Amino acid sequence: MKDITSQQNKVLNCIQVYIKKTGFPPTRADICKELGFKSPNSAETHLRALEKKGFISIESGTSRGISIINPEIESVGDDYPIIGLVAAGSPTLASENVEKVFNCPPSFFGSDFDYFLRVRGLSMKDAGIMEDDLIAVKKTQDIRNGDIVIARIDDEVTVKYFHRYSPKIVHLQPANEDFNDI
Amino acid sequence: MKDITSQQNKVLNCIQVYIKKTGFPPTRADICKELGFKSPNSAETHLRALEKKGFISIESGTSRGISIINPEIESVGDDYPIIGLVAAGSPTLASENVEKVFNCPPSFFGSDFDYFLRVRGLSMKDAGIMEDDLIAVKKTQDIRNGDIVIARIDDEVTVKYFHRYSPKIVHLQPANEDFNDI
DNA sequence: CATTATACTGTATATATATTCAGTATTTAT
DNA sequence: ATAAATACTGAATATATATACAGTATAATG
Repeated sequence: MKDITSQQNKVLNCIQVYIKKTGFPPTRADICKELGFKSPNSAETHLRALEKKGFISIESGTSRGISIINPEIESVGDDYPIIGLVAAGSPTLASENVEKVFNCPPSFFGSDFDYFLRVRGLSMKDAGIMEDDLIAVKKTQDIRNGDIVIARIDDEVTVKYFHRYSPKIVHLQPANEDFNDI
Repeated sequence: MKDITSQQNKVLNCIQVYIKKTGFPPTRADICKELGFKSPNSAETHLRALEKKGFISIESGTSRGISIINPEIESVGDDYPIIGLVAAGSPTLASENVEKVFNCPPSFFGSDFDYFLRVRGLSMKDAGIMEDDLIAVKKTQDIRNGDIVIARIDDEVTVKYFHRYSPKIVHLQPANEDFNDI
């Protein structure tokens, strides 16, 4: 993918915003109106440049025949499954538990993660995790004191602060004053 | 939502498939070609019926001005523009300020929102909002005390807690002990 | 230094497209 | 029984739109 100039990037953004707002691509005149150009040929030449560089495709002889070639969906984002908190057993990536899959840039949450988990209950209320929130979960063996973990106790899956006091004694603390420690 | 007839459903599907394939909605003639109609008015009347029943909206006088109203989108999310904090003036959806557009399910943040804003500075550090974070912003007139708001003071745009003590006195409090209230 | 790419204004035009009007026929409500 | 909605064909037309042509100017490139 070749370099994009500042102006061409504005045009590309303009097209995407226009599609989001209206549901269909803009005309040359629409782009001019949005970006303050006074000649439709200004938009035309930018569109040609964007097509040449592979950012859009233009259907010749077709009104509003602009389509975005590499939407963020393919280029930046990955697919992450959303998993409901199951009553029994640990949450797995098995398809049965997947609510749906959605696309999100990996960088969006700072660090990488494996899947999303939907929260039931309010035990982590004071940490800003509410009912029906989605939390980004990373599978790891590397647990540190103070981390927030997904814990399975018998058949119940919960979200708790993690504190290990000795190799065999683990303290799970909910972030809600109404709940007791375990 | 009223009932849809078999033929109207075919037209609706045709539109969705066409958009998925090409990136833009079909013309009346395109629909005729797809479904074997011989008069553009066949498509026209179906479109009017679909509009009347609330399945689509039609932009008058606009080529390909069809948009699906309640998209049963298998496509995962909507596109949201990311807007950089501009030095002067309020952040707007004007294309000049859009960094890029990315795709995210509307339900992901619990409530709906309009766009993302990139954070500069650390004034909201203690609320978990850090430099370069993206925050989901909703444009509204309905502001309550304790809400986090985007405030424009002279030419500076900042993120603060909002507290209104009297109709003319507003208290803007940063969530970082190192900063002073305004 | 010539060439190419970028970034525009301004005008013109062929055609792509929405949209109206005139019909025909069948089915569904009131 | 009469109106209204559905489901089309076929033709006509105003205009929305892409696109070519003629310029101007600046920056980058080789």
